[in-house]
Amino acid sequence: MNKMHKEHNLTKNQKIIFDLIDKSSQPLKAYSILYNVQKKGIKAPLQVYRALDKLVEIGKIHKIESRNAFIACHNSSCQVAKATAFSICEICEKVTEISSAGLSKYLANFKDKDGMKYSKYNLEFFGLCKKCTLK
Amino acid sequence: MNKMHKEHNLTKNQKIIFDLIDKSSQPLKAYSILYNVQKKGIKAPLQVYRALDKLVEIGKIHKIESRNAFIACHNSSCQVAKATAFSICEICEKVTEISSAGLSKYLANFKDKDGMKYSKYNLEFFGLCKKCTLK
DNA sequence: TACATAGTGTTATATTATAACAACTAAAAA
DNA sequence: TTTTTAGTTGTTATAATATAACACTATGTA
Repeated sequence: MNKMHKEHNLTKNQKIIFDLIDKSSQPLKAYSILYNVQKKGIKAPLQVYRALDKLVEIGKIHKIESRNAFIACHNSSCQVAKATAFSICEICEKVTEISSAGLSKYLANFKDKDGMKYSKYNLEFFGLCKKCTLK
Repeated sequence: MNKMHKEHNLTKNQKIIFDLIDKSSQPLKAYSILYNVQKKGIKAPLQVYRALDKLVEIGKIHKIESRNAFIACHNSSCQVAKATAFSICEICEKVTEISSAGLSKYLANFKDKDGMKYSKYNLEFFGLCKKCTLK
C-alpha cells in the first residue's frame, strides 16, 4: 500500500536498464550502462538518460551524486527518492543505502535557523567499509 | 586556532578563483568561473579545476554535488570539508551552508547498522527558500 | 475512433572533467 | 649559495557526463 511507487509499469527500455542496475552489486555509470545494453538495442546515451531520469523520479533507483552513478533502491522507507542516505567506501567504492528510522526521522524534521523545513534530502557518508578497514 | 585550515597561502590562480567564488552570492560552475577569469590570464579548464581541487581540499570552498557548482565556505565549524550541509532552493537555486551544532553532532556520531562510523559526510536539503515560498 | 500523454530513435552538440608532459617557482635542506 | 624537492603552472588534447531538437510510435482513455 505504501509501496505504490514501486508498482509502475516500466517500459521496455526502463525495464532493461532497471534490471541491469538491480542485478549489479555496485553503482553503475550511465555510459557503462549504455555499453551493457547495446546488444539489447539501446544505442544512444539519451535512451539511457531518459530511462534513468524516469527510474529516479519514481524511486526505483537513486543517483549517487558524488560518483555520477546509479544504484537500485533497496529501502522501502525512502519515499520516492525524496529522502536518501548512503555510505560510500573511499577505497573499494562500495555503496550501501542506509535505512535508519532514527536518521530519516531526524532529517525529515530538521529545521534550519529560519525554521525552514525541507521536502527532500540526500546524504552521503564517506569512510571505509568493514573489509577495507581490516586491510 | 581552530581555523588553521583557513590560513593556507593561496597561489595566484587559487587566489583569483577563490576571490571570485567568495564574492559570488550563489554557487559558481567551473566553466563560468573560467569565462570570468580569462581576462586575468587563466585560459584553460585545467587551471580552474586544479585551483578548485586545492580549494576544496583545504576547505575554503565546497562543491555542491547535485549542481556541479562551488561555493565559498562560510561556516567555521565545517572541519576542512569533512562535514558539510547545504539547503538548496529548487526554484531560485539559492544555496545556503547550514551551520547547526545539533546536526553536525548528530551526523558525526551516526553509526550504521554494523556500528560503522564515517569520517566524512555531505548533506544536501532541497525545498523552497523563504522568498520562493511566498511567491 | 480520436485525442492526449508518455516514450522512442536519431543526430548533433553542450557541459563537465582529466591525461600527459614540459617548464617554472618557492621554500628549505645541504 | 646551491641543490633538492614538492607543488604549481601552462598547454594541447581528449575523455566522460549530459542535454537539445525533432520526427515518429505506443498506450491508455474518453
